[in-house]
Amino acid sequence: MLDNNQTGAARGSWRDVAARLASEIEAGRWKPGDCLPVEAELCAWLGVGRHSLRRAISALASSGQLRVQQGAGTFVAQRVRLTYAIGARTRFSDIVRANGHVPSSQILSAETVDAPDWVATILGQGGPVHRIVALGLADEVPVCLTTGWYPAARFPDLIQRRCGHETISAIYTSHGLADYERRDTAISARPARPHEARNLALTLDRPVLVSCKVDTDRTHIAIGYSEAVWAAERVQFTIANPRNGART
Amino acid sequence: MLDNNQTGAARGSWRDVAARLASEIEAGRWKPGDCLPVEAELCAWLGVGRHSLRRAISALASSGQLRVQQGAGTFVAQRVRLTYAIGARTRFSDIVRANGHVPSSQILSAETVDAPDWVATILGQGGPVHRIVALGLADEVPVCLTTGWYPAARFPDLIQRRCGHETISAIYTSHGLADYERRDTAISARPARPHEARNLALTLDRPVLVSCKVDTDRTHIAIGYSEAVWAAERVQFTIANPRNGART
DNA sequence: AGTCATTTGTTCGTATGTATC
DNA sequence: TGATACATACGAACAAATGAC
Repeated sequence: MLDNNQTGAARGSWRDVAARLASEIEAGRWKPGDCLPVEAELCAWLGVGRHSLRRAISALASSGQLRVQQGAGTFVAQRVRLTYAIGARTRFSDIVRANGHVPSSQILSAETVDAPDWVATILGQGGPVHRIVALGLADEVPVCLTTGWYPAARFPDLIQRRCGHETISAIYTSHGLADYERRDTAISARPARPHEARNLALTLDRPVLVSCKVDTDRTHIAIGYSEAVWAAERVQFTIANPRNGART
Repeated sequence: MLDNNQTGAARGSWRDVAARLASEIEAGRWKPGDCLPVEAELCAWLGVGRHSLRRAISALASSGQLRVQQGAGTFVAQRVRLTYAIGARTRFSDIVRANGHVPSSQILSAETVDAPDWVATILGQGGPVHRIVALGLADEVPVCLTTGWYPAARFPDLIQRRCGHETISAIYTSHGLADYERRDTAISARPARPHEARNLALTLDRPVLVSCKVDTDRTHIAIGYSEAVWAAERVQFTIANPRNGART
């Protein structure tokens, strides 16, 4: 939400309230992770009605400065920002470290299922696939939620090994795919969906970046598809200029 | 906005109203560009208060299905979706045509100003720069808003020629920069800012993709910086795999 | 150019539901 | 279980933007 706010907010309006709260947060009146006073108290302090206060809090939550939790309270959000080189075959943990943060990851689910139609189309084959969902974090702050799809027939031991913290690259390599290629990576952005917002600790309708890529063997047969959803406020992509030859 | 909505909306809630409106739109009760009935009428029709209706409309506007204009009405949004290859030196108009739409563009402003500090830092020099703001459209729907900064000393005639619909590439070329290079392109996403939302016909807090790039001559001196803001819902980027060698 | 009806935007008060602790 | 705190809802009034006359 928020709005055009061209001239300056009228005294007492929700825009003004949002601005006052934002400046208090900016000034450090409450630290990241702190809980704000309850609505009634804030209403009294700011001299506005509950509707205006809630509109203001809603805007700040929507802009990522606050995190609201029903029944618990309203909290000041934490911040992290990574720079991620797309295309380079660098590992998530290395990039996080290079950005000065401590990496970690969680496998949220790993199961073998029948390929949905759209996955079968992308992989060029149906049948059972491994679906692995993982969360990547930097300093304990969730950054990306990755869903990968791999033909079960080609990688029978993939789930076991991935759960043992082996990377997908390593698993490809051990299946004789050291020279696997990558089709074009697609990048788009959209508001976070409910389960993404939950896992990435975002408000709904906060933007996420989505990167989709298909890995292929040397004969251009698809061997894996993955879709990564990134909290847009916590990452920035860079794309090496092909002409500059950033490759080794 | 919106919410977790885990179990399903309670009858009469704004979520239910949003779902009913969305399904009516989906069913084609109102066509893209059409104006919805006024709030009071919709309230009566749906059997809810204005508050709930507005919450529902707000969610649909926020999700890009509706466009609300104070004093005018609430309209069903139009849709466009381009696929844009990052890195390839293709012209905007060619890409739009390749996607089956009719391209057009507007120069919103072109002026020579003193370089702000951050621009001077990027360009590696201060002094006067040309700042050109242009809007790119597909089928009359705005897609991207580009702001470019170029050293005035190096391109004295840039504004005149750009206003005459010459491309930046052509102007570079005529200054003996046919082999100009491009530093890494940075991609990020965030909610639209007020002037961006206005120019791109987006709701505030709708996501935009931002691409930033620095052009350099053969000696790696910066000759231009541009920042393009794209309506995320109307574009998707693709990045050619450097190893596949998609270049000519 | 100005007036006016229309339509959405904002704010208040109040009551009740629901999640968390 | 109860208390706390946020979520949702209705009603009403006025402000601000738009568009037509």
